[in-house]
Amino acid sequence: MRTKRVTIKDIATEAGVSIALVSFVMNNKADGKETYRVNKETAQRILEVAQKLNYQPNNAARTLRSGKTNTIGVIVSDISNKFFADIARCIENHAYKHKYTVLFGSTDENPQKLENLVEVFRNKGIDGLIVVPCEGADEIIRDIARQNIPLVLLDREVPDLEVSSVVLNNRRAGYETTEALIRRGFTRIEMISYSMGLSNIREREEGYRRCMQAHEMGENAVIHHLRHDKFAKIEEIIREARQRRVEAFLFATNTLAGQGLSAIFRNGWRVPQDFAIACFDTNEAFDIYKTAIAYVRQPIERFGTEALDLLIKSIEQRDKPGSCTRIVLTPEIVESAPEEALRSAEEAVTEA
Amino acid sequence: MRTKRVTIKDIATEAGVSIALVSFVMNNKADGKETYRVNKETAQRILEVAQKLNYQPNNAARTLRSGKTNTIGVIVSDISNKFFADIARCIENHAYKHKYTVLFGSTDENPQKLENLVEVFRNKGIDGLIVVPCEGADEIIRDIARQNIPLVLLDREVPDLEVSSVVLNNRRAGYETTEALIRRGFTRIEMISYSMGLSNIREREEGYRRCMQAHEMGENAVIHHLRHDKFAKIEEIIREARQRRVEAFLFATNTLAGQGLSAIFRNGWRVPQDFAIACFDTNEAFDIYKTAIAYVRQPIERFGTEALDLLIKSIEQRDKPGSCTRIVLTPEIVESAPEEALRSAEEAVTEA
DNA sequence: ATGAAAGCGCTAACAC
DNA sequence: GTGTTAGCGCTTTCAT
Repeated sequence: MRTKRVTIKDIATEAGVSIALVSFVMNNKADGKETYRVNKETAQRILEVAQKLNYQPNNAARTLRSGKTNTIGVIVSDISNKFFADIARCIENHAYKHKYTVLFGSTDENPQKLENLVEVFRNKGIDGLIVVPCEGADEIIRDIARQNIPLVLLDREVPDLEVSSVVLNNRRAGYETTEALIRRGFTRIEMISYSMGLSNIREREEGYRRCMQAHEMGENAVIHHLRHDKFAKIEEIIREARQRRVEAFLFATNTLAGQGLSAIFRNGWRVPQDFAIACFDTNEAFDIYKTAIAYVRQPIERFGTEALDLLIKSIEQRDKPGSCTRIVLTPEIVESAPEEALRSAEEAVTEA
Repeated sequence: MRTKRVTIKDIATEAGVSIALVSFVMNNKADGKETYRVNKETAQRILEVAQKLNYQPNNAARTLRSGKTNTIGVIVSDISNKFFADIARCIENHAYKHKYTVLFGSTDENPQKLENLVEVFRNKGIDGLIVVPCEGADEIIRDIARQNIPLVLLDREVPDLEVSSVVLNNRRAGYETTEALIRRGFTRIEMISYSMGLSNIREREEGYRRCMQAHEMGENAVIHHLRHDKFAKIEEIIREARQRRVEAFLFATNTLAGQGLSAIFRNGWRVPQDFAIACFDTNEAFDIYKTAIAYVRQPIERFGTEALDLLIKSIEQRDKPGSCTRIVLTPEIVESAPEEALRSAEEAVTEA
């Protein structure tokens, strides 16, 4: 037996006013403005009654009336990847404050799935989308923009498309992590990356390459390209690299780092004694930071908040000129102290 | 410039019928029934027009009218944990087929957050909830049940509460993984578990204990209890265990296994040469299976589908007697072949 | 077999 | 300052 939900009508009756007033007060309240055009006392009374009756606005009615669903869609590569999961949670929290509901979806780097998700979200009537484009989805993304659906790109970009985005300065991140390895005295540094044509990955590679060149080790620079559905090959790459006396690896993503470390350990090698590593992002299951010389800590929080803010702005001025903003976040490079990398085990015990 | 959305009215006009008829046809179509009480040809025509106009029903209107949101809430411990992420995706896919939208939330094992999520979801007007209870949330869960909100418990249960649930036979899983280690000749087997009072964890422990006793190694049985916010201690445990010549570990969860393996490797030990391990679930970042003697593969797919089916049933018969179903899934124990565990590295190369 | 019509709860334009 | 009212798109009962 479900207790009937409280409506503005109930409040109106109880407070002895019209439903319009109630509606008006409820909405102004939401804005936190103190400038009711309503009698202060009346407003106060309405608010009190609403509180007393535990009024919860009916979302469906609001949506039906206003045409705004207050729901946005977030499409990432893989919601179970720590990096995206963290961003997703951050967007969710931030959205909650702005009274938005968030729907999530993963593409698994498959443009077909992306297209399908966009379709599904559109049918659910989202007010806007935050999307991490995957390879081969450029046309689909362009289509969204063309349909004038508020859109913000995250983490990666689509060439020649005027749309808001939030990305990392990946070139710089690639450069500086490489440099950290060089500073620690390594010279035979190779990069393990994806064979996908994603903007962020390519920029990381370029950062690595430039840094190697800048330190006159350009001829040592090697980038191994893996297909993201063919991780097994990483083991082969590492064993082969070992024979060539490669000293350090820069991994282009957290997933690659996890796979790489796993392979290194399976072969009985130690980090950083046998291989030094640098990488991007965190990875909850594998505590890379105890072993990495340097890693890029991406400003997750800002990725989430900036993207959402841009999207909300874009939703609110749907018909306006449609300026688009590109936000480039600065990577934070976290380096382990020289001794620390070797001593991590001891420390862990001491502090426990 | 947003193109006006197509409504049943448009279809009615275009097809020369009333909106009531359109509505009727659209809904019967959804059921896949062929028994329209409508003239077959008329129905056909309406369907065609709807198709032609690319009609998409307005969810808000439907919800407002019917009181059903066709949205459910799923509350897990941590959506970025592989196990839960997989189940979540599975629920999502399955729900999509039934025209349900799914909202997700994570408790981080914090009952306060759980309570808050329930409140948020309730206000959004979900039709029902699938919940992974966390420690200390028993009363909150009971409250949901008391309010007659359709509810299904997942992975863990609440004592003395009559509510539907889908869980693993954890005792059996604990027993059989332990037995796999014993079969492989290990005798000094210890378990690393959480200090939380969760039904599933406790049953896994009991399975381990019983198995050890059944093989007359009850006095060897040791269960280390970790607080889930104090992982650093796992390193100490493992080092200390090493001194006591412990040969194998059974990890109670995938997170523990990840942390444990990470610690083992950091200390330069190898698996399974120095420590053999058995564990629960998968963990995408760290490919445990190449190293584990045995692991429990939980039937993710069934967790998701069974839970959703139970929930939908419960939603549809909200006022009915309210029978509750308890589904206990059988664990699948995956064992590596004896040689395989040692040879994994070689194999990976061969197949690459 | 088909249509008319009454709302679901809310917002916003307009009236007083 | 406050009230009236017309729908938003859909489902569903009751006529016809």
